[in-house]
Amino acid sequence: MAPKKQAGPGAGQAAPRLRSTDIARLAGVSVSAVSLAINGRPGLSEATRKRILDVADELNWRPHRAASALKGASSDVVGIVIARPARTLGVEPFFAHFLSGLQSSLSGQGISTQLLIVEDTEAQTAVYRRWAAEHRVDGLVLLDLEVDDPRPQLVADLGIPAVTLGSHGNPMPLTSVWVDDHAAMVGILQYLSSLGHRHIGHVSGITSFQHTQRRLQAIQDVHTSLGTEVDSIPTDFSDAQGAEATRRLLGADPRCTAIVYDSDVMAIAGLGVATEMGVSVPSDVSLVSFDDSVLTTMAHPPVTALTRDTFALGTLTATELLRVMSDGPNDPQATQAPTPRLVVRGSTAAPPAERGPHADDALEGR
Amino acid sequence: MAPKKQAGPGAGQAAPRLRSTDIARLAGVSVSAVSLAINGRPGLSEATRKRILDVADELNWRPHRAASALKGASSDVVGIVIARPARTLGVEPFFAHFLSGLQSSLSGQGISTQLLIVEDTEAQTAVYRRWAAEHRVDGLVLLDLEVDDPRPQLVADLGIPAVTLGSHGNPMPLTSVWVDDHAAMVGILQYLSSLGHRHIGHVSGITSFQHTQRRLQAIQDVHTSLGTEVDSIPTDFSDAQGAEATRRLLGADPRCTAIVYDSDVMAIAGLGVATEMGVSVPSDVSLVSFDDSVLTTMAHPPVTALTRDTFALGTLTATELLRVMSDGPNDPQATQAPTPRLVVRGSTAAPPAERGPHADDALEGR
DNA sequence: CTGCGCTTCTAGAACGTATTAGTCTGCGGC
DNA sequence: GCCGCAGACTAATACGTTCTAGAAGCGCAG
Repeated sequence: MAPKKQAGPGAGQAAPRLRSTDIARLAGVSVSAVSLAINGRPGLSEATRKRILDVADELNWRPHRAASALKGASSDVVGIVIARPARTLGVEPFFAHFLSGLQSSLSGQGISTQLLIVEDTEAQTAVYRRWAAEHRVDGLVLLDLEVDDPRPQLVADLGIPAVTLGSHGNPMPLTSVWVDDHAAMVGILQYLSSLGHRHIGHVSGITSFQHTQRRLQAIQDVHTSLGTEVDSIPTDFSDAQGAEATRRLLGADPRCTAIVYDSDVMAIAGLGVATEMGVSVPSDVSLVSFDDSVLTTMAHPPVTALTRDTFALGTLTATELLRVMSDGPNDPQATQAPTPRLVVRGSTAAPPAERGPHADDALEGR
Repeated sequence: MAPKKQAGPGAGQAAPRLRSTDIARLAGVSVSAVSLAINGRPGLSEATRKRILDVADELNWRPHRAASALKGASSDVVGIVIARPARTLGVEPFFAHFLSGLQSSLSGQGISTQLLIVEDTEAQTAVYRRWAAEHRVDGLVLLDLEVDDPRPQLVADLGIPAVTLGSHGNPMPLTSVWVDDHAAMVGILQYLSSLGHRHIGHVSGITSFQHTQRRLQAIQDVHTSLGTEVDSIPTDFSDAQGAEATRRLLGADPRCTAIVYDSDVMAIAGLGVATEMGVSVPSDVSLVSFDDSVLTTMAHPPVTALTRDTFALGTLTATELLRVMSDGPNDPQATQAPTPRLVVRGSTAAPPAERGPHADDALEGR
C-alpha cells in the first residue's frame, strides 16, 4: 500500500536468484537433467523433459549466462566500435539505417548488437583487444575503413569472426561487403557529362577513407575519356565543411557548372549555400549527392542522388557475418552489394549557356 | 607464405587462450596474486604487482568476462529494446541522436549499449525477462512508454536498474527523465493564437504513447482560454500517414489556417503535400513541427519547430541511469529535461484574411 | 538365468576467476 | 630467545552451468 520505501538503499532483494539446482529439486530430477531439458539435448523421456521445462517456465528461470559462457557457449552479441565524434553519428542517416538493417537481421537469431563510441582509432583497437580477451562478442562489424587500416589484420589475428564494410583491397584478412564506389562515381560523371557539364566541383569526404579514395580514383580514370575537369575539395563530411567548400567552389572564376557531394548532409548544406548566394539550382549550377535519404528527396528542389538501400546493406552485412560466425575463419570473401542507382531529380540540368559567341559551344566536343 | 588455406574449416586456432594460471606461471606467482594485481586489491608488494601486470599486458590477457561475471562482477552493458518496425528507426533522427548521446556518456565508464529490435511489446517484455534471468545487462533504458505500460513495473520487479524516458505518471516504479510536452504544446498554441490562428490542425503521433496523450491534453486545456479549435488526426508517426493526414486537413472546408505536426518527419511530408496541392506556406497555411532536426532547418521554407538537444537528452538519461545503477533501487525520481524551445522560421505567419464581406473574398476557396 | 544393449537418468569433473582462510617469513618487543 | 604479529603470498573453495562417463532399470535373445 505505502510506496516501497521501507527497503533501505540497495536492499531490493526482489529475486532470490534461482539456480538449476532449484529447478532440479522442484522437478525431482538432477541438475544434469535440467541442463539436457533446457538445451534440447536427447537423452530424456518426453514426460520428464516437459516437467522440467514447465517448472523452469513457471519460475522464469534461465541458465545464468556467465556460467554457460564459461563452458564455451556463444555470447550472442555482435560488436560495433565507432571512432567518430558522437554528435555526428545522429546526423548521418546512413549509420542509423545501416544499424537498423543489421540489427533487424540479427534479432531473428536472438543476437543483439553492442555499440561503443570511442575517441580515436587507437582506442578502437584497444577495445577490439579487450573484447577479444574477455570473449565479449561473437562477431564484429568494422566500419569506416581507412587506407592501410591495421584493424582488419588485427581482428583476424585476434580470431574474432568479422565483416568489414567497404573494403575489398589486397590482401584481405576479413570477409567484406563492399559497394562499387568507382562505378557509381563514373555513373555520376557520365550523366553530368551527357548533360554537357565539363567543369565539375567535387566536395569529397575524408580522404583517408577507402571509399573516398575509390571515388577520387574514378574521377581520374574518366578524366580523359569524358573530358571532365573535376575540382575536389576534401572535407570531414560535416555540413559546416560541406557549406564552406561549396562557398569556395561557387566563388571561383570560372565557376564549375555542377557539384558532386560525397554525402547527402553536405549536399543539402551546399544547396543552402547556393540559395543564399543567389546561385540558382539547377539553372546556374547542378547538384548531385552521392547518398540519398529523406534529406535529398524533401529538399527544394529535390536533389539528384545516388540511391541505395542502406537498410538492405545492413541486412546483407548481417547475413555475411552470420555465415562467418558459423563457418569459422574460412577464406575471406568479398561480397558486392548492389551499386547505387542514380535518381535524377530537380537539382540537375544542362549547364547555363557558355559565355561566348555561340550558345551551342557548350555541346561541342561531345 | 601461401594463403592460410590449408587450415580446414573451423580450424583457425589462432589464439591458444590464455588463463590466469598462465600469467601466474610466467610471473612466478599464484593465480590469487594475479587476481589481486589485476583488480587493484591490496595485499601485494608493488614489485610483484608490477611484474604481474607487465606480463598480463605483454600477452594482452584480461580475465575471462564470463568467469568474472560468475563471481558477481557487473557486465558493463546497458540494454535498450525497441519495439518498432526496424525500417522506421533510421528515419527518425530522434533515435539516432538520443542513442549517440546516451552511448557517448556511457562510453566514459567503459559501458557499452546493447540494442535489440523486436516485433511487439510482448516480445519486448520477454526480452527483459530473459536478460534479467541471464544477468546480461546492468541497466535498461525504456523508450516509447505507453499509457498503462506494464513494462516499468515488470522491470522494477525484475530488479534491474532502469530509467524510463518520458514517463512521470503515478505510480512511478522507475526513475525517469521526462520532457514537459504539455508546456511545449501550450507554447505552440499560444504562439499560433498570438498570430491570429483559431482553427488549427494537429497531425498527432501514436495515441497510446504517453507523450502524445500529454500533448492532446494540453490542446484541451487551452481550448477555452485561447479560443483555439484544434482538429487532431492520429497517425503512426510515418511520413506516409503524415502526408495523408495533411491531405485531409487541407482538403477540409473550412480549412484550418495552421497545422501542428508531432514529428519533424511528418512535418516535412506535410510541407511536401501542401506544395503539391498548391497551398502556399506560410501565406495560406502555417506549419509547426514538434521536433527539430536538419530536416526542418533545411526545408523550403524552413519550418518553425520546437527545438531541443536530443543528444543532451541522451547524456542526461545516461547520467540518471548511472546514478540508479550505482545507488541501487532507491526511490524512483523524475528528472525533468529542459522544455523544448520554439524556433520561429519561415513556415509560420498570420493567417490569411478571413472570408467575409470584404475584398479579400478573392482569396476564398483558393 | 545370464548377459547384452537400449533408454533414462545421475554423479562429478570441468570451465576460469575471485575470495576466504590460511601459511610462511622476518622482525620487534619483552 | 621466544612469542606474536604484520606483510606477502598461496591453497582451496565457490560461482552455476555443461558435459563425460557411467549407473540403474528393463526387455529380450540365447
